[in-house]
Amino acid sequence: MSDSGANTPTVDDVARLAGVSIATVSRVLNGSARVSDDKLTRVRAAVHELGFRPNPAARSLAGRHARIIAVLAGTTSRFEQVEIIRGIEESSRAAGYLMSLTAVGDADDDSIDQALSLVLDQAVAGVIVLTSDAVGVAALRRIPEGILTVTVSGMPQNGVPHVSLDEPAAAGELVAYLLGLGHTTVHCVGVPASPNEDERILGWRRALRAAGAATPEVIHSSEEPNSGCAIGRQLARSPGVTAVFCGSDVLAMEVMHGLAEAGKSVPDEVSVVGFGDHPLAALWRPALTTVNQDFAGLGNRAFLVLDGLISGPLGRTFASAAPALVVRDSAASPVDPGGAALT
Amino acid sequence: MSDSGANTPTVDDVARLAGVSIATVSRVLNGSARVSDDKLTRVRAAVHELGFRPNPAARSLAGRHARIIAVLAGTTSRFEQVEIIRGIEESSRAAGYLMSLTAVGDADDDSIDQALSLVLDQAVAGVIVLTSDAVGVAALRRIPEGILTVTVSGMPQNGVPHVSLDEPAAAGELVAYLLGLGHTTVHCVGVPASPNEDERILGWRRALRAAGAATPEVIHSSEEPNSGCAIGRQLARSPGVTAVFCGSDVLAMEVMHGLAEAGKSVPDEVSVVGFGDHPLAALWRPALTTVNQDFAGLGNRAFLVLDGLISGPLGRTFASAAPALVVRDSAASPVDPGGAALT
DNA sequence: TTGAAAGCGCTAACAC
DNA sequence: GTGTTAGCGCTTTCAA
Repeated sequence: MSDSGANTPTVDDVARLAGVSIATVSRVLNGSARVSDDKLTRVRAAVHELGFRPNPAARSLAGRHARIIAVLAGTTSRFEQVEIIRGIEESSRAAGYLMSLTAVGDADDDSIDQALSLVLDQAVAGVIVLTSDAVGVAALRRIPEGILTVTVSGMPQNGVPHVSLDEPAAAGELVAYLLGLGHTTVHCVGVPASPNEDERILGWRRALRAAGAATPEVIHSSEEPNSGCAIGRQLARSPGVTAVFCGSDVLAMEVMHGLAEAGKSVPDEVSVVGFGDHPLAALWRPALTTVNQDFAGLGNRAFLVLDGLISGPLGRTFASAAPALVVRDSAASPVDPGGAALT
Repeated sequence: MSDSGANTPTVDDVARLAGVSIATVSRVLNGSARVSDDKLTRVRAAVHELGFRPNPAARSLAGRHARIIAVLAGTTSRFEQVEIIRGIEESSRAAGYLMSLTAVGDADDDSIDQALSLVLDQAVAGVIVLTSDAVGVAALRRIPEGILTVTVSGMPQNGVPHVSLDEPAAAGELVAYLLGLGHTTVHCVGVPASPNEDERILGWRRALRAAGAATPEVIHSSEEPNSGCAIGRQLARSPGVTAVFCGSDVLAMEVMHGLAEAGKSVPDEVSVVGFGDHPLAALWRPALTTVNQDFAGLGNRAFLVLDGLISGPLGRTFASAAPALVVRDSAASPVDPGGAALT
């Protein structure tokens, strides 16, 4: 029964050592009310001497809300997701929240519920779901009512606060650039992500329509590691393909690899552009023309929106950085029928 | 005072609805003792009907240990770290632990303490520190006594349980391969990571010594995004450089880029090998010869060791997968002085 | 097998 | 300003 000192100290120990009541200790801990300088110092000294740390469970039981936010994602290791998560972590750390990260293995209910129960069993202040892939979207649907939630990336899901980059605009810029180079149309290779059309494809389609250009069938890559390579080889065989817009930089690299395997040269015979400005895009040969997206900034905003929800119902929205076209070497003017490049 | 139903249900609500005591509810919740089939069913029904979830704070206050493990890291977005973290998350999820992730901004005490207090304020069961960079190592030093800790990657730190891959062996294989190709020595470009020598450099040095080859001065890359490019250009100017071992695949790509800028061709004039088998290594031109490392598996083991620490003092160790050399196209036999390749 | 009751360590009224 | 006290929602003896 006697707190002889072996175990972790409690407020009682601190109070006793400082010669004050536990309420006073609590007050200095939270700065919630005026405390005389004298006792303030004594409490602080006692806290320090004991190496006291308030028990978080007791704290949140007594009313303070949890300082953990959870992020849920299907994939956590692709460039985009990594950056978004990094952004979330950065902002939540700055705001004094611990970020938890849980991957959802599969889109089936069991995997989702298992991942979800981990989160729900931990008194989190709110959750951010990465809805850039089907698994994330599926997970979102099983989050019970009453859990503060925001989604990030991908399409907005009915009613849930959502933050995203202007991907249609970014994709549109790329397509417009390609069209401006003289290509009559632009083919599209999409990331597997979306069950329905994703925003990048949307932007590609809109830009093509706006220019009155034909909209070829979208080719979808699969989850397989290098599925873009086969697509590249296939594209090499299709006549009339002079420009290809890919749903991500890595996908563009795979497509270029496949094109090269089939003997097509980029950008001389086929122009290829990516999406996202991957760190290796500039080192790629030929250096990849793409559009820069501030994924980490997107993560920052996702947290900020959630934090707004936690603090109160002030639904702030945040402006996103405009997409920046990064022109490098993987796109050029098409070769004219006669054989010579236009430029 | 009356729990009319608006708020989240408690054990009391469940007990009342099921017509049993709260103790019985707790028993079925934890399966801690025999409960008659009749009451068991009624309680389960009540739990289900109310959508009851035990309050985690109350639970851990009442004695159950936290089900959160924290991971602390300097960098969280490089391939290696991303994979290690993915591995940790995977294993901890399987074991019913939520994983929190916090990046440590800088190596200064303030950044570290800020990151640490986030973790320490949350009743975590244990922490895993990624000591592959200087920031991680610095953070480790400030973790207070009594916090279950394991380090992963990088050099073992005095007394702290540590798991890592056999990086010296992996580096050695690469060097031996290069030497076997006919190179008289192998130059080395190290990742900035370590204040002191890292294990990859160690393996490189040992292998060279074992073969009786000269050990050139190690060139260190910096934290700057493409610092390896400049090193590549520099290497191109240095006569006698025929083979280069790089501390990571991305670094190897940068070095190759610099070499190419300076007009050197890989592997004809200079052989370059990386470390880690990055997903893009196979797509790179020329495809990168490297050594595969199971970083995600390393993360799995890190969690398992921590879990062992949590469950009891049974200091299990886990065997690591043997490094696998991945021979691709970026290394070849050196050109002999006369100008013709040996092979 | 079951219920009553005593806390877990803290915060927040409420008195003084 | 400061102390006393009543919980927060659970788990767990201890009796019955």
